[in-house]
Amino acid sequence: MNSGRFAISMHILTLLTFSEDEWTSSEYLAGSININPVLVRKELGNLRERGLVLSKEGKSGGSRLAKPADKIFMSEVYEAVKQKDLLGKGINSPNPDCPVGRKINDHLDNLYDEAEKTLLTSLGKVSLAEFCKKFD
Amino acid sequence: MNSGRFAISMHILTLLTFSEDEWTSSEYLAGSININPVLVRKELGNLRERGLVLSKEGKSGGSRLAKPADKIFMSEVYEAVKQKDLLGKGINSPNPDCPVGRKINDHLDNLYDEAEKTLLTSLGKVSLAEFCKKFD
DNA sequence: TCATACTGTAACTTTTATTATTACAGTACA
DNA sequence: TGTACTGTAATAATAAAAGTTACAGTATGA
Repeated sequence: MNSGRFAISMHILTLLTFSEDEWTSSEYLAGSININPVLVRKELGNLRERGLVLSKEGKSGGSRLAKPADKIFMSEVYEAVKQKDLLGKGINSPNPDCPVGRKINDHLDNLYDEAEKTLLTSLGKVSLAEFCKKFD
Repeated sequence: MNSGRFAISMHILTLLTFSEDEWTSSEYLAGSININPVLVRKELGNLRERGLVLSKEGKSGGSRLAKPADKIFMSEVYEAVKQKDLLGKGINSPNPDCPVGRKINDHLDNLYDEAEKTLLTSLGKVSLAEFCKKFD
C-alpha cells in the first residue's frame, strides 16, 4: 500500500475533525501537513469519492467531514488510499516454464487476501473520533 | 513494506523447499523468478541473516533452507523483508507549529504498531510447508 | 594445482514511482 | 465583478527500486 498517502489522509481527516463545523481550505491543510496544496486537493478528491469528505467550490469554500468522526473508521481510510494490494498482488512475472513460477502468484494472492482481511478487521475497530481523542 | 521483496523471498523459499536436500544456485532461482541473479543473491543474504537459509560458496555451492519448511513462518519472511514499517512510520515532516502536526506522527505510529501486530499474528499461522502444499 | 562454478558485494545505470510545481479554467460568494 | 476558493492537467524534480556489470573470494574435483 501507499504509506505516505495513508498518513496524509489521516492528517487531513484529523484536522477536519478539529474544525468539524467549518469549511477548511486545502491551503490551510497543506500548511499543517507541510506538503503541496495540490497533493492535498488530490487526496481530498480521493476521500470525497469514498464518501468521507465533502468539498465546496468557490469563495469561502473548502472541505469538511461527510459524516461524524465516530462513523469514520481507519479501515475506510486504508481502503480509500490503497491501490496496490498490501503485499504487492501479482506484480511479478515469474517464468511460466517453471511449475512454481507458473502458480506462485495465485497462491501469494490468497495469502495476501487473508492477511489484508485481518488488517482491515483491526483497523475497523478504531474510529476517527477515537484517534482524535488522543490529541487532547 | 516492500511488496516486491516479499514475493521474491517467498518464491526463493518455495523453490528451496522443493529441493530441500540440494544446494540450489542463485542463477537457477533467478531463472524461475525471472529476475536478476544479483537481486536473488541480495535477498538470499537477507534471508541468511535472519537464519532462514544457508549458503555455501565455491563450486557446487548454492543455498538451502536453514530449517525444515514446517518451522518457517510467513511472519518471519515478512519481518526479514520489511525495513520501512507497514504504513510508513514517521516519514512525514508535519508543521511543528500546528498542534495536530506536532503530535500526529506518534499517534500514527501507535496505530501502525497495533495493525502490524495483528498482521504478524495472521502471517504467523501459516508455515512455508503449508504454503508449498498448495502446489501439489 | 588449477580451471571451473559458484557466492558476495560494490559501483553504476536504468526504470519507475512519488512528490512538487506551475498554470489555469470553473465556481460561488459578497 | 473581483476575490478566494476548488479541480485538474501537464510537467519537472526527486527518490526509490530494479537491473547490470564487474570482479574478488572460495570450494570442488579432474
